[in-house]
Amino acid sequence: MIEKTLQILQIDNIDLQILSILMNDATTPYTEIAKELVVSSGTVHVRMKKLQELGIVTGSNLLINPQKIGYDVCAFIGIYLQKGSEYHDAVKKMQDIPEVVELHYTTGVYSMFAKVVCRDTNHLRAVLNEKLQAIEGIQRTETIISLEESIKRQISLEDYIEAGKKK
Amino acid sequence: MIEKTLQILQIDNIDLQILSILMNDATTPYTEIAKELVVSSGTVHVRMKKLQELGIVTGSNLLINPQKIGYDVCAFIGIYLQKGSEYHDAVKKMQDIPEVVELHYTTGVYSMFAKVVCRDTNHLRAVLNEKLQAIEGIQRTETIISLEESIKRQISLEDYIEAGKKK
DNA sequence: GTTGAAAAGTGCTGCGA
DNA sequence: TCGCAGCACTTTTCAAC
Repeated sequence: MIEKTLQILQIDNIDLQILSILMNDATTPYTEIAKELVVSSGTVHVRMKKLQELGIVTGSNLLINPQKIGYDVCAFIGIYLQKGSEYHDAVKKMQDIPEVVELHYTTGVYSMFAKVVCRDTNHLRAVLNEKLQAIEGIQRTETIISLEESIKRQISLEDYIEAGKKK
Repeated sequence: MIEKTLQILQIDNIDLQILSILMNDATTPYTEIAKELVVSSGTVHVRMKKLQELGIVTGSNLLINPQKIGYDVCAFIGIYLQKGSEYHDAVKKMQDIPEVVELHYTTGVYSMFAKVVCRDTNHLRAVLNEKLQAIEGIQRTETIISLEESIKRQISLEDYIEAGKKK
């Protein structure tokens, strides 16, 4: 089943290994990747261009430690909407709240589920009371505060790479 | 209060603006940043080195679209542990489950809260039944499936940059 | 701490296989 | 389609301010 996906996507093991390396460090020089995979740097370049055109690679970003710049509080907020249909309006308003770093439309008890990053608990309270509760259609929220983020990573491509090797 | 944080961290507006640019695209050349901020590329280089040494910048990664490589299902899992003290053992075992991309130790009804990315609902079920439930100490889980990720971004440094300007 | 330029290394492109 | 080689650009360093 994994092999099938790879065929549909038209990507092979070299593509996957390039992705795997760059997902850990987007600044890895192409020459170094080329050396590791025993291909030319031109090949790495062509593959990356293809992956970008296919929309698999969407960009790159710098990872910063939010705590080190004074953003100490991370929380998840379950949001109850008065009607599910109000979701798209609510999304637009949530866009304007910079503290909201993720927003999902979900199954289960909540209509929406947000991840927010704040400086401290006061800041969190301000976001909840002044920003979120002010949005029309939001009925009620439930907050889960993260005391420690123990794992933070991207999905692994190992399974795919293994599957590709067997083929 | 924001100004205070900046002083403690020993970072100024130039640092913040460099971060802000690179957070959106980690591959932006230093020369281009230098032009935009009207400083030399050497300065940008020195600042970035400092930010890395301070632990503010922790790395960079390539953003990929999980759906494009067949990872269609994103879910949040609230986990009840038999005892809260079992958290650190559970974390170690969760590390070995590649589908778990985030793990938090939380307040509220759940002991732990995880974000998982799977290929499809079957895959998610396999992770829940075969991997998570097999971990000793995990009593029960509650799953929230994300039907749509409407917002996905990093924290904004705009507030800090504004505060720095006023000063 | 910043600058500007020089040296080293990397990214990109076209040609050949 | 892939690999090789050359040019342009970027990174990095360093002496001078």
